[in-house]
Amino acid sequence: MRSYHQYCALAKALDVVGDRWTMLIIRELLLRGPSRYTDLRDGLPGIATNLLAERLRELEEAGVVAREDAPPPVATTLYRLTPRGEQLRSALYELGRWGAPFMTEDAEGDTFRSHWLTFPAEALLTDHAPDQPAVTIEVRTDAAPVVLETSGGGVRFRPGAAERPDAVLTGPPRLVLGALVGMLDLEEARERGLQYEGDPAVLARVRPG
Amino acid sequence: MRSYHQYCALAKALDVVGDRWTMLIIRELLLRGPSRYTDLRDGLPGIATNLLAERLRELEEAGVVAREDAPPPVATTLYRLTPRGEQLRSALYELGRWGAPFMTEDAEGDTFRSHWLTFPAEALLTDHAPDQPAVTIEVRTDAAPVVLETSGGGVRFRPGAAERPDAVLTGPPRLVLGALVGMLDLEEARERGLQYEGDPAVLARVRPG
DNA sequence: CAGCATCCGCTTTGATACTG
DNA sequence: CAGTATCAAAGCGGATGCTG
Repeated sequence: MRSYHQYCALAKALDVVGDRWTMLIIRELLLRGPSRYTDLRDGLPGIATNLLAERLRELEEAGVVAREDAPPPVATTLYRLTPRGEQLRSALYELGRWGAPFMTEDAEGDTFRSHWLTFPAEALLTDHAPDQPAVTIEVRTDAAPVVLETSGGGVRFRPGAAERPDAVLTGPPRLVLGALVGMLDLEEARERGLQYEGDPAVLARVRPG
Repeated sequence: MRSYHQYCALAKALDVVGDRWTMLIIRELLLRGPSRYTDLRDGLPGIATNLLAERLRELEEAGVVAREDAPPPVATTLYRLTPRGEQLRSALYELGRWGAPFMTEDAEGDTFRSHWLTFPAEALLTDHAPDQPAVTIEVRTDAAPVVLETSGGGVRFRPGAAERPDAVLTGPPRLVLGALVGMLDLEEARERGLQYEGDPAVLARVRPG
C-alpha cells in the first residue's frame, strides 16, 4: 500500500481512499447497498476488472469493506461497507456537492447510471409541501428507471418503476437533471427533447429555490 | 486531463481533485493561505517538484487555484485558492475527520508539519469556558511552533510562538495530539516523554468530552 | 455466468539533476 | 526562488484466460 507518510489526518484518509477508483467504489456501495462483484463493475464503467479486485482486497484489509456469502437463493459473494466505511458518507456527499456544478457542462460521451442522480438531486431538492401526501416522479433515461419520492422534507431515490407515478420524466440525463434542479424551466427542457407527463406542480414541489 | 467520463457529480469532482497529491495541495493552501512555491513544497514532503508544478497548472486551468504576483517587498509568485477552491473546505474537513482515528496508530517515520494539527484539533477541541478570557497553548514539536488559542467556543491555530502562553506542550506529535484530544491522560503522556508547563486546567478546558 | 488472475503496452509517478 | 528536463520504476487500462 502506497502511503504519503505524513502524520496528518487528511493524508491518512487519502492513504486509504485516495487511489484512483477507490472513492467511486465506495459510492457504489453507499448508493446500492451490498453488491455483487458484477454489479459493482456495471456501476463503474471504465474500471479494469483486476483493479476492482485489487481495490476491494485493499479496502477489506483496511476495514472499510467486508465480504460475505449471500444466503442460499443467491449463493454469491456480496460486498458491503463496514460501519467504518459507512462513515465516509458525509465526506463523499460533500465532494459530490462540490462537483455538482460540473453537471451543467457538456456531458457528451459520458457514461451514465440512474442511481448517480442521487448526488446532485438529494443534495439540492427539497419537499416544499411536506405536510401533503408524498409524491413520486419516475425518471426514465437510457439507463434503468428510478423513482424519486418525497420523504421527510427532502427526496429519496429508489431503483425500479413506480406503480402509479404522479409524474414521469423521460429524456437524456442532462435534461432530466436540468428540469429537476431548475437549471432549465420545463418549457425550455421540453423544446430540447424532454418529455414530461403529469402536473407541473409536482415538479415545482421539489425544485429548489 | 484524465477523466472518468461518468455523468456523476462525485466523479466530476474527482476528475479535478482526485489525482495523487492534489487534495494535499489544496490542504496547504487552505491552512496556510496564499503561498509561495517553495513553501508549498515544504508543506508537501515527498512530492516531486515537477508534479507540484504540473498540479498547480492543472488546478489553475480548472479555476481552483490562481497565481498572482506578490507586491514589491516580496516580489515573488503567490498561489492562492479561488472562491471555487475555498468551497472545497468542507469536503476536505470531512475527509480529515474521517482520517483522524488513524492518528492513534504508530506514526514512526512519518513526516510532520505543525499546521497539520489543525485537522484533528479544530475538529475535536472545544472551549468549555467560552465566557472566560481566552487562553493560549504553545505547541512545540520538532517542527515549527504553533499556538492554539480559544476562540468562539472552539480553538484556532496560528503559526509562531506566543508572548505569554498559559501552557506549553513539548514533545513528539503523537504525544502532543494524544494529550490534546484526551487519548492520553496528562500523567501517562508525561511518562512517555511529553513535557507540560502550566496549569493542567488550561488543557482540560479545551479537551473534548 | 461470477469472480477473479495474467499478460502487455502505455501513462504516471518519484528521484535527481539542471537552469534562468 | 521557481521551476524544467530526464529517466527508471510503478501503476493503469484493455484484452484474454482460467476456475467454480
